Amino acid sequence: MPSSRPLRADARRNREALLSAARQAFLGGDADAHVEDIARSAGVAVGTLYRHFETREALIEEVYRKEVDDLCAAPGDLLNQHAPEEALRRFLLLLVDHAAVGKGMSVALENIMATDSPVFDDARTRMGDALSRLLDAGSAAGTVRGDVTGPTLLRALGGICAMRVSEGWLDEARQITTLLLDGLRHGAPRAS
Amino acid sequence: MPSSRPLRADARRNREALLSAARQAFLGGDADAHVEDIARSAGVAVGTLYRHFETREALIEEVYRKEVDDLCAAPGDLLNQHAPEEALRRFLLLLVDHAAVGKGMSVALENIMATDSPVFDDARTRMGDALSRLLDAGSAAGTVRGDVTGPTLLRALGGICAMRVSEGWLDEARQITTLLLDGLRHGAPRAS
DNA sequence: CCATAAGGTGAGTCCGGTTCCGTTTACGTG
DNA sequence: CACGTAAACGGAACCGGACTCACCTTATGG
Repeated sequence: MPSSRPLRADARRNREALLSAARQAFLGGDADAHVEDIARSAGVAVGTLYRHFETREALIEEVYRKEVDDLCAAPGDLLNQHAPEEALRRFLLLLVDHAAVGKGMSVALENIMATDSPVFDDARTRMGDALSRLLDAGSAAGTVRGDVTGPTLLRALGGICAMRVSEGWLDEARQITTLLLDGLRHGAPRAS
Repeated sequence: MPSSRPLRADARRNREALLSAARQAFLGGDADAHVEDIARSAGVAVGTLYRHFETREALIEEVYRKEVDDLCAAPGDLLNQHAPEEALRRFLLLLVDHAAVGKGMSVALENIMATDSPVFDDARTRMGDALSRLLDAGSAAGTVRGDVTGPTLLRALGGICAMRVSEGWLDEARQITTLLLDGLRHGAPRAS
Protein backbone atom coordinates (compact mmCIF):
# COMPACT_ATOMS: atom_id res chain seq x y z
CA MET A 1 0.00 0.00 0.00
CA PRO A 2 2.96 2.34 0.14
CA SER A 3 2.55 3.69 -3.40
CA SER A 4 -0.87 4.86 -4.56
CA ARG A 5 0.72 6.88 -7.34
CA PRO A 6 4.42 6.74 -8.43
CA LEU A 7 5.23 10.22 -7.00
CA ARG A 8 5.99 13.14 -9.26
CA ALA A 9 9.56 13.72 -10.40
CA ASP A 10 10.25 16.97 -8.54
CA ALA A 11 8.55 15.57 -5.45
CA ARG A 12 10.86 12.61 -5.32
CA ARG A 13 13.83 14.90 -5.83
CA ASN A 14 12.81 17.14 -2.96
CA ARG A 15 12.09 14.20 -0.71
CA GLU A 16 15.57 12.91 -1.40
CA ALA A 17 17.10 16.32 -0.76
CA LEU A 18 15.29 16.56 2.56
CA LEU A 19 16.40 13.14 3.70
CA SER A 20 19.95 13.93 2.70
CA ALA A 21 19.92 17.29 4.47
CA ALA A 22 18.45 15.73 7.59
CA ARG A 23 20.99 12.92 7.52
CA GLN A 24 23.71 15.51 7.22
CA ALA A 25 22.35 17.42 10.20
CA PHE A 26 21.67 14.46 12.48
CA LEU A 27 24.66 12.26 11.75
CA GLY A 28 26.85 15.29 12.17
CA GLY A 29 26.58 16.40 15.78
CA ASP A 30 23.43 18.53 15.79
CA ALA A 31 20.80 16.20 17.18
CA ASP A 32 18.14 18.89 17.51
CA ALA A 33 18.44 20.76 14.25
CA HIS A 34 15.49 23.02 13.47
CA VAL A 35 13.09 21.90 10.77
CA GLU A 36 13.32 25.33 9.20
CA ASP A 37 17.06 24.89 8.77
CA ILE A 38 16.80 21.39 7.37
CA ALA A 39 14.19 22.56 4.91
CA ARG A 40 16.26 25.55 3.83
CA SER A 41 19.44 23.56 3.42
CA ALA A 42 17.46 21.18 1.24
CA GLY A 43 16.33 24.15 -0.80
CA VAL A 44 12.65 23.88 0.02
CA ALA A 45 10.14 25.50 2.37
CA VAL A 46 8.88 23.97 5.59
CA GLY A 47 5.54 23.26 4.04
CA THR A 48 7.25 20.94 1.60
CA LEU A 49 9.00 19.16 4.40
CA TYR A 50 5.69 18.58 6.08
CA ARG A 51 4.17 17.36 2.86
CA HIS A 52 6.67 14.54 2.85
CA PHE A 53 7.00 13.81 6.55
CA GLU A 54 4.18 13.74 9.03
CA THR A 55 6.36 15.35 11.67
CA ARG A 56 9.91 16.19 12.63
CA GLU A 57 10.13 12.89 14.42
CA ALA A 58 8.95 11.04 11.34
CA LEU A 59 11.77 12.55 9.34
CA ILE A 60 14.32 11.44 11.89
CA GLU A 61 12.81 7.99 11.89
CA GLU A 62 13.16 7.70 8.16
CA VAL A 63 16.78 8.77 8.21
CA TYR A 64 17.72 6.24 10.81
CA ARG A 65 15.67 3.45 9.39
CA LYS A 66 17.98 3.44 6.43
CA GLU A 67 20.99 3.40 8.70
CA VAL A 68 19.58 0.37 10.44
CA ASP A 69 18.92 -1.29 7.11
CA ASP A 70 22.61 -1.17 6.33
CA LEU A 71 23.57 -2.59 9.67
CA CYS A 72 21.11 -5.45 9.40
CA ALA A 73 22.77 -6.62 6.23
CA ALA A 74 26.05 -7.34 7.99
CA PRO A 75 25.40 -10.59 9.97
CA GLY A 76 24.93 -12.66 6.87
CA ASP A 77 28.35 -11.74 5.51
CA LEU A 78 30.03 -12.11 8.86
CA LEU A 79 28.66 -15.59 9.42
CA ASN A 80 30.02 -16.63 6.06
CA GLN A 81 33.50 -15.43 6.81
CA HIS A 82 33.93 -16.20 10.48
CA ALA A 83 33.15 -18.66 13.25
CA PRO A 84 29.89 -17.75 15.00
CA GLU A 85 31.52 -16.46 18.14
CA GLU A 86 33.87 -14.28 16.19
CA ALA A 87 31.06 -13.10 13.93
CA LEU A 88 29.10 -12.08 16.98
CA ARG A 89 32.10 -10.28 18.37
CA ARG A 90 32.66 -8.38 15.17
CA PHE A 91 29.06 -7.46 14.74
CA LEU A 92 28.73 -6.03 18.21
CA LEU A 93 31.83 -3.95 17.78
CA LEU A 94 30.68 -2.92 14.32
CA LEU A 95 27.48 -1.70 15.90
CA VAL A 96 29.36 0.31 18.47
CA ASP A 97 31.70 1.79 15.90
CA HIS A 98 28.80 2.61 13.68
CA ALA A 99 27.28 4.52 16.52
CA ALA A 100 30.48 6.50 16.65
CA VAL A 101 30.13 7.82 13.12
CA GLY A 102 28.12 10.61 14.61
CA LYS A 103 26.44 11.00 17.90
CA GLY A 104 23.29 10.96 15.84
CA MET A 105 23.37 7.24 15.24
CA SER A 106 23.54 6.51 18.93
CA VAL A 107 20.47 8.64 19.39
CA ALA A 108 18.90 6.46 16.77
CA LEU A 109 19.62 3.24 18.59
CA GLU A 110 18.38 4.77 21.77
CA ASN A 111 15.19 5.80 20.11
CA ILE A 112 14.73 2.39 18.62
CA MET A 113 14.69 1.14 22.17
CA ALA A 114 12.52 3.83 23.65
CA THR A 115 9.67 4.63 21.33
CA ASP A 116 6.57 2.74 20.37
CA SER A 117 6.63 3.93 16.81
CA PRO A 118 5.79 1.14 14.38
CA VAL A 119 8.78 2.10 12.27
CA PHE A 120 11.20 1.65 15.11
CA ASP A 121 9.32 -1.37 16.24
CA ASP A 122 10.00 -2.90 12.89
CA ALA A 123 13.64 -1.90 12.96
CA ARG A 124 13.95 -3.37 16.43
CA THR A 125 12.52 -6.63 15.21
CA ARG A 126 14.89 -6.90 12.30
CA MET A 127 17.85 -5.94 14.42
CA GLY A 128 16.84 -8.45 17.07
CA ASP A 129 16.55 -11.10 14.39
CA ALA A 130 19.99 -10.26 13.09
CA LEU A 131 21.42 -10.75 16.56
CA SER A 132 19.43 -13.91 17.10
CA ARG A 133 20.93 -15.39 13.98
CA LEU A 134 24.40 -14.79 15.37
CA LEU A 135 23.53 -16.06 18.83
CA ASP A 136 21.87 -19.18 17.49
CA ALA A 137 24.84 -19.95 15.32
CA GLY A 138 27.14 -19.61 18.30
CA SER A 139 24.87 -21.64 20.49
CA ALA A 140 24.68 -24.40 17.91
CA ALA A 141 28.46 -24.41 17.69
CA GLY A 142 28.59 -24.69 21.47
CA THR A 143 30.67 -21.58 21.99
CA VAL A 144 27.96 -19.23 23.14
CA ARG A 145 25.44 -19.67 25.91
CA GLY A 146 21.93 -20.36 24.71
CA ASP A 147 19.80 -18.53 27.23
CA VAL A 148 20.10 -15.02 25.87
CA THR A 149 17.84 -13.79 23.10
CA GLY A 150 18.57 -11.37 20.32
CA PRO A 151 16.15 -8.71 21.55
CA THR A 152 17.69 -8.80 25.01
CA LEU A 153 21.15 -8.35 23.66
CA LEU A 154 19.88 -5.56 21.46
CA ARG A 155 18.67 -3.72 24.49
CA ALA A 156 22.04 -3.98 26.11
CA LEU A 157 23.63 -2.53 23.02
CA GLY A 158 21.04 0.16 22.66
CA GLY A 159 21.77 1.15 26.19
CA ILE A 160 25.49 1.17 25.72
CA CYS A 161 25.30 3.19 22.57
CA ALA A 162 22.92 5.63 24.22
CA MET A 163 25.81 7.00 26.22
CA ARG A 164 26.73 9.63 23.71
CA VAL A 165 29.31 11.33 25.85
CA SER A 166 32.35 13.36 25.01
CA GLU A 167 35.95 12.11 25.10
CA GLY A 168 36.72 8.46 25.23
CA TRP A 169 33.22 7.11 25.27
CA LEU A 170 33.99 4.94 22.29
CA ASP A 171 36.78 3.10 24.09
CA GLU A 172 34.54 2.54 27.05
CA ALA A 173 31.72 1.33 24.87
CA ARG A 174 34.10 -1.16 23.30
CA GLN A 175 35.27 -2.32 26.68
CA ILE A 176 31.76 -2.78 27.95
CA THR A 177 30.83 -4.70 24.84
CA THR A 178 33.80 -6.95 25.43
CA LEU A 179 32.57 -7.47 28.94
CA LEU A 180 29.23 -8.50 27.59
CA LEU A 181 30.87 -10.90 25.20
CA ASP A 182 32.79 -12.52 28.01
CA GLY A 183 29.53 -13.00 29.82
CA LEU A 184 27.95 -14.51 26.75
CA ARG A 185 30.73 -16.97 26.12
CA HIS A 186 29.74 -20.51 26.84
CA GLY A 187 31.28 -21.68 30.07
CA ALA A 188 31.29 -18.31 31.76
CA PRO A 189 30.61 -18.67 35.49
CA ARG A 190 26.93 -18.08 36.20
CA ALA A 191 25.59 -15.62 38.73
CA SER A 192 22.81 -17.51 40.40
CA MET B 1 28.48 30.26 48.85
CA PRO B 2 25.17 28.40 48.73
CA SER B 3 23.45 30.46 51.40
CA SER B 4 23.77 34.23 51.39
CA ARG B 5 20.69 34.57 53.57
CA PRO B 6 18.86 31.67 55.31
CA LEU B 7 15.84 31.84 52.93
CA ARG B 8 12.46 33.02 54.11
CA ALA B 9 10.04 30.56 55.68
CA ASP B 10 7.38 30.55 52.96
CA ALA B 11 10.07 30.45 50.32
CA ARG B 12 11.57 27.28 51.71
CA ARG B 13 8.13 25.74 51.98
CA ASN B 14 7.35 26.51 48.36
CA ARG B 15 10.73 25.29 47.20
CA GLU B 16 10.02 22.03 48.96
CA ALA B 17 6.55 21.79 47.48
CA LEU B 18 7.97 22.35 44.02
CA LEU B 19 10.62 19.70 44.40
CA SER B 20 8.06 17.28 45.72
CA ALA B 21 5.62 17.99 42.93
CA ALA B 22 8.36 17.62 40.35
CA ARG B 23 9.54 14.38 41.89
CA GLN B 24 5.98 13.15 41.79
CA ALA B 25 5.67 14.06 38.14
CA PHE B 26 9.01 12.73 36.96
CA LEU B 27 9.28 9.56 38.98
CA GLY B 28 5.77 8.70 37.95
CA GLY B 29 5.84 8.14 34.22
CA ASP B 30 5.51 11.67 32.84
CA ALA B 31 9.07 12.57 31.86
CA ASP B 32 8.07 15.77 30.09
CA ALA B 33 5.59 17.30 32.49
CA HIS B 34 4.83 20.96 31.81
CA VAL B 35 6.31 23.51 34.20
CA GLU B 36 2.90 25.11 34.45
CA ASP B 37 1.43 21.86 35.74
CA ILE B 38 4.23 21.23 38.19
CA ALA B 39 3.86 24.75 39.53
CA ARG B 40 0.12 24.44 39.85
CA SER B 41 0.24 21.07 41.56
CA ALA B 42 2.69 22.62 44.01
CA GLY B 43 0.17 25.38 44.61
CA VAL B 44 2.31 28.21 43.21
CA ALA B 45 2.63 30.16 39.99
CA VAL B 46 5.29 29.64 37.35
CA GLY B 47 7.06 32.80 38.39
CA THR B 48 7.70 31.24 41.75
CA LEU B 49 9.06 28.13 40.17
CA TYR B 50 11.50 30.22 38.20
CA ARG B 51 12.50 32.14 41.29
CA HIS B 52 13.76 28.90 42.76
CA PHE B 53 15.08 27.14 39.71
CA GLU B 54 17.03 28.73 36.92
CA THR B 55 15.26 26.59 34.37
CA ARG B 56 13.11 23.53 33.89
CA GLU B 57 16.24 21.48 33.46
CA ALA B 58 17.67 22.80 36.70
CA LEU B 59 14.60 21.61 38.56
CA ILE B 60 14.96 18.14 37.12
CA GLU B 61 18.61 18.11 38.08
CA GLU B 62 17.81 18.98 41.63
CA VAL B 63 15.21 16.25 41.94
CA TYR B 64 17.53 13.59 40.66
CA ARG B 65 20.56 14.76 42.57
CA LYS B 66 18.74 13.77 45.71
CA GLU B 67 17.85 10.42 44.25
CA VAL B 68 21.51 9.82 43.49
CA ASP B 69 22.46 10.86 46.99
CA ASP B 70 20.36 8.05 48.39
CA LEU B 71 21.82 5.51 46.04
CA CYS B 72 25.38 6.52 46.83
CA ALA B 73 24.84 5.75 50.46
CA ALA B 74 24.19 2.07 49.80
CA PRO B 75 27.64 0.56 49.02
CA GLY B 76 28.94 1.19 52.53
CA ASP B 77 26.16 -0.82 54.10
CA LEU B 78 26.33 -3.56 51.53
CA LEU B 79 30.07 -4.07 52.00
CA ASN B 80 29.51 -4.45 55.70
CA GLN B 81 26.88 -7.11 55.30
CA HIS B 82 28.11 -9.11 52.33
CA ALA B 83 31.16 -10.44 50.55
CA PRO B 84 32.42 -7.97 47.94
CA GLU B 85 31.20 -9.90 44.96
CA GLU B 86 27.76 -10.28 46.46
CA ALA B 87 27.75 -6.63 47.51
CA LEU B 88 28.52 -5.64 43.97
CA ARG B 89 25.78 -7.88 42.68
CA ARG B 90 23.23 -6.43 45.01
CA PHE B 91 24.22 -2.88 44.33
CA LEU B 92 23.93 -3.24 40.59
CA LEU B 93 20.53 -4.82 40.88
CA LEU B 94 19.51 -2.19 43.41
CA LEU B 95 20.46 0.42 40.89
CA VAL B 96 18.38 -1.23 38.22
CA ASP B 97 15.42 -1.66 40.52
CA HIS B 98 15.69 1.89 41.63
CA ALA B 99 15.46 2.91 38.03
CA ALA B 100 12.25 0.94 37.92
CA VAL B 101 10.53 3.04 40.55
CA GLY B 102 9.52 5.28 37.73
CA LYS B 103 10.81 5.64 34.24
CA GLY B 104 11.92 9.03 35.42
CA MET B 105 14.86 7.73 37.37
CA SER B 106 16.25 6.02 34.33
CA VAL B 107 16.09 9.31 32.53
CA ALA B 108 18.12 10.67 35.37
CA LEU B 109 20.85 8.10 35.03
CA GLU B 110 20.92 8.66 31.34
CA ASN B 111 21.28 12.36 31.84
CA ILE B 112 24.03 11.82 34.31
CA MET B 113 25.88 10.11 31.54
CA ALA B 114 25.03 12.54 28.78
CA THR B 115 25.20 16.08 30.04
CA ASP B 116 28.07 18.28 30.98
CA SER B 117 26.22 19.95 33.81
CA PRO B 118 28.44 20.37 36.86
CA VAL B 119 25.69 18.94 39.02
CA PHE B 120 25.55 15.72 37.08
CA ASP B 121 29.28 15.71 36.74
CA ASP B 122 29.50 15.67 40.49
CA ALA B 123 26.87 12.96 40.77
CA ARG B 124 28.72 10.91 38.21
CA THR B 125 31.90 11.20 40.18
CA ARG B 126 30.32 10.09 43.42
CA MET B 127 28.49 7.26 41.74
CA GLY B 128 31.67 6.14 40.04
CA ASP B 129 33.47 6.22 43.37
CA ALA B 130 30.75 4.14 44.95
CA LEU B 131 31.19 1.52 42.27
CA SER B 132 34.96 1.67 42.52
CA ARG B 133 34.75 0.92 46.17
CA LEU B 134 32.80 -2.24 45.42
CA LEU B 135 35.04 -3.28 42.55
CA ASP B 136 38.19 -2.71 44.56
CA ALA B 137 36.88 -4.74 47.44
CA GLY B 138 36.05 -7.58 45.08
CA SER B 139 39.39 -7.31 43.33
CA ALA B 140 41.23 -7.38 46.65
CA ALA B 141 39.26 -10.47 47.64
CA GLY B 142 40.24 -12.03 44.32
CA THR B 143 36.69 -12.67 43.17
CA VAL B 144 36.37 -9.84 40.69
CA ARG B 145 38.58 -8.90 37.83
CA GLY B 146 40.69 -5.81 38.44
CA ASP B 147 40.77 -4.17 35.03
CA VAL B 148 37.41 -2.48 35.05
CA THR B 149 36.95 0.90 36.66
CA GLY B 150 33.96 2.32 38.48
CA PRO B 151 33.24 5.01 35.89
CA THR B 152 33.29 2.46 33.10
CA LEU B 153 30.86 0.21 34.89
CA LEU B 154 28.70 3.23 35.61
CA ARG B 155 28.43 3.93 31.92
CA ALA B 156 27.31 0.41 31.28
CA LEU B 157 24.62 0.77 33.90
CA GLY B 158 23.60 4.21 32.72
CA GLY B 159 23.17 2.75 29.30
CA ILE B 160 21.17 -0.20 30.49
CA CYS B 161 18.88 1.91 32.59
CA ALA B 162 18.41 4.34 29.74
CA MET B 163 16.20 1.78 28.06
CA ARG B 164 13.02 3.04 29.57
CA VAL B 165 10.77 0.82 27.56
CA SER B 166 7.34 -0.53 28.22
CA GLU B 167 6.55 -4.06 29.35
CA GLY B 168 9.22 -6.31 30.65
CA TRP B 169 12.19 -4.00 30.37
CA LEU B 170 12.95 -4.50 34.02
CA ASP B 171 13.46 -8.22 33.64
CA GLU B 172 15.70 -7.65 30.67
CA ALA B 173 17.68 -5.02 32.51
CA ARG B 174 18.21 -7.50 35.34
CA GLN B 175 19.31 -10.17 32.93
CA ILE B 176 21.75 -7.87 31.21
CA THR B 177 23.15 -6.81 34.53
CA THR B 178 23.65 -10.43 35.43
CA LEU B 179 25.46 -10.88 32.17
CA LEU B 180 27.73 -8.03 33.06
CA LEU B 181 28.38 -9.55 36.45
CA ASP B 182 29.36 -12.83 34.89
CA GLY B 183 31.81 -10.96 32.72
CA LEU B 184 33.21 -9.16 35.72
CA ARG B 185 33.73 -12.27 37.75
CA HIS B 186 37.32 -13.21 38.15
CA GLY B 187 38.18 -16.14 35.98
CA ALA B 188 35.72 -15.34 33.23
CA PRO B 189 37.14 -16.25 29.85
CA ARG B 190 38.66 -13.15 28.22
CA ALA B 191 37.81 -11.91 24.75
CA SER B 192 41.19 -10.99 23.32
C1' DC C 1 -1.42 23.22 -25.65
C1' DC C 2 -4.74 22.75 -21.80
C1' DA C 3 -6.81 20.92 -17.79
C1' DT C 4 -6.07 19.46 -13.54
C1' DA C 5 -4.42 17.44 -9.76
C1' DA C 6 -0.01 16.93 -7.39
C1' DG C 7 3.23 19.69 -5.30
C1' DG C 8 5.22 23.98 -3.18
C1' DT C 9 5.04 28.16 -0.43
C1' DG C 10 5.45 30.95 3.77
C1' DA C 11 2.78 33.82 6.70
C1' DG C 12 0.16 32.59 10.63
C1' DT C 13 -1.30 29.56 14.64
C1' DC C 14 -0.34 27.05 18.63
C1' DC C 15 2.11 25.62 22.44
C1' DG C 16 5.18 25.65 26.11
C1' DG C 17 9.24 27.54 28.41
C1' DT C 18 10.91 31.96 30.18
C1' DT C 19 10.74 36.90 31.61
C1' DC C 20 9.20 41.02 33.95
C1' DC C 21 7.11 44.00 36.82
C1' DG C 22 3.38 45.32 39.89
C1' DT C 23 1.54 43.34 44.15
C1' DT C 24 1.77 40.80 48.46
C1' DT C 25 4.03 39.12 52.58
C1' DA C 26 7.49 37.78 56.16
C1' DC C 27 10.04 39.63 59.62
C1' DG C 28 13.54 42.82 61.92
C1' DT C 29 13.10 47.33 64.23
C1' DG C 30 11.45 51.30 67.01
C1' DC D 1 2.14 46.51 67.88
C1' DA D 2 2.58 49.25 63.76
C1' DC D 3 5.91 50.17 59.98
C1' DG D 4 9.44 49.85 56.37
C1' DT D 5 11.70 47.17 53.45
C1' DA D 6 13.61 43.55 51.11
C1' DA D 7 12.18 39.09 49.75
C1' DA D 8 8.80 36.37 47.48
C1' DC D 9 4.79 35.74 44.59
C1' DG D 10 1.54 35.95 40.58
C1' DG D 11 0.43 35.73 36.07
C1' DA D 12 0.05 38.28 31.76
C1' DA D 13 3.14 38.99 28.06
C1' DC D 14 7.00 37.38 25.25
C1' DC D 15 9.47 34.36 22.28
C1' DG D 16 11.22 30.58 19.74
C1' DG D 17 10.14 26.63 17.28
C1' DA D 18 7.04 22.94 15.52
C1' DC D 19 3.18 22.65 12.67
C1' DT D 20 -1.06 24.27 9.46
C1' DC D 21 -3.61 26.18 5.67
C1' DA D 22 -5.32 28.90 1.90
C1' DC D 23 -3.42 30.06 -2.21
C1' DC D 24 -0.05 29.77 -5.99
C1' DT D 25 3.03 26.91 -9.31
C1' DT D 26 4.08 23.20 -12.31
C1' DA D 27 4.48 18.39 -13.99
C1' DT D 28 2.07 15.42 -16.85
C1' DG D 29 -1.24 12.80 -19.72
C1' DG D 30 -4.62 13.48 -23.13
